[in-house]
Amino acid sequence: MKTREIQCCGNIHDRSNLEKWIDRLQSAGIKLTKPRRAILEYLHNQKHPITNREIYDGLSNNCDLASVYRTINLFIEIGLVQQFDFGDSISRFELIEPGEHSHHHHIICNDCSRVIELDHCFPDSLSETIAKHTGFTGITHKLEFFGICSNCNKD
Amino acid sequence: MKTREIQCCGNIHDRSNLEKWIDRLQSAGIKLTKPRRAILEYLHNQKHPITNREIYDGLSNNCDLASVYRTINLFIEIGLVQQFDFGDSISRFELIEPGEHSHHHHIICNDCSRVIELDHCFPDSLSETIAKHTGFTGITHKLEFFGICSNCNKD
DNA sequence: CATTTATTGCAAATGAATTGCTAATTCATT
DNA sequence: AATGAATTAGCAATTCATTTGCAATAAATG
Repeated sequence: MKTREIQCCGNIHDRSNLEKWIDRLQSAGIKLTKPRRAILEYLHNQKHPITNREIYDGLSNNCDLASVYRTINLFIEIGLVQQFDFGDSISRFELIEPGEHSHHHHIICNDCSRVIELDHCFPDSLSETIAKHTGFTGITHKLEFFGICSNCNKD
Repeated sequence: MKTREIQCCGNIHDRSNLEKWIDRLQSAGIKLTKPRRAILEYLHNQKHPITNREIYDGLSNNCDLASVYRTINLFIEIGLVQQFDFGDSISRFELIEPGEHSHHHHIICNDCSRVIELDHCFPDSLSETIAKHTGFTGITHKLEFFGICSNCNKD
């Protein structure tokens, strides 16, 4: 399984006011420590999901790798961060707005690992159909697309 | 991240003629060794994606764990097996028929890890739309659903 | 049945993620 | 601002899925 080096491209994120996320963190009753603030800020500057190691490297010396892992897990627990899986067995993370409207997926180039954020999703009716068929409730989904990007298609 | 113990339920697979898969394996120019045959047969008996360790345990003593991993990777390369990710960072595998009609997804209970095979998928037009928007070609996708199954909802 | 070539089993290595423990830090309260 | 209780960070060691090196073994071919 090859490791992806995720590259640039595409952006549907709201990069405004970091304070909003700090508020969310504190209103969850979480202490705002220096490492947590640094990680939150670093996440806030990203356009794509990033790995724990990328955060660690990006914050060189500001925070231990284990603390990055712990902090990200904490952020996930309180719903601040969402985890994505791009198929290379390394988890990637992204700040996530509360509510439905921030729900999105990605398409990843199988060749160069370029990532583009997508604003498409399939109709809710499908989840409802599945709910009826299976008796499951509270249905969520994980969906990512893969293919060859226009740049790699030139070769 | 908790480990899922996958349980029973649901089946959209064609369990007929193991020979067909042996033919596919051999026509790919692959030697039919004893471990490979055992793994193929074991996969053939499954109703759901299973882990390498489950294969290893299921074949107690017939095959080394490393050989299971190598064999599964080989089967994936020649398109005999498909890999699924149920969100617990352990890969699961399933024999996959050639062509489009075997394409399917799963819904996994967040509580008891019960798995149900789904025959629903979103319309192809969505992939086409994404292709137009992004310039990507050869688009595939990974999609799994999660929720609480009817049994766990009783509690 | 021997020879060549690929494959297995075993042990060790890898790499992402987690954890135990002590020192350091945060935050509320003087 | 200083104190103190409770939480958190850093470091090292561990876990667990997966991969790999290598010597021994098994498969296919003439």
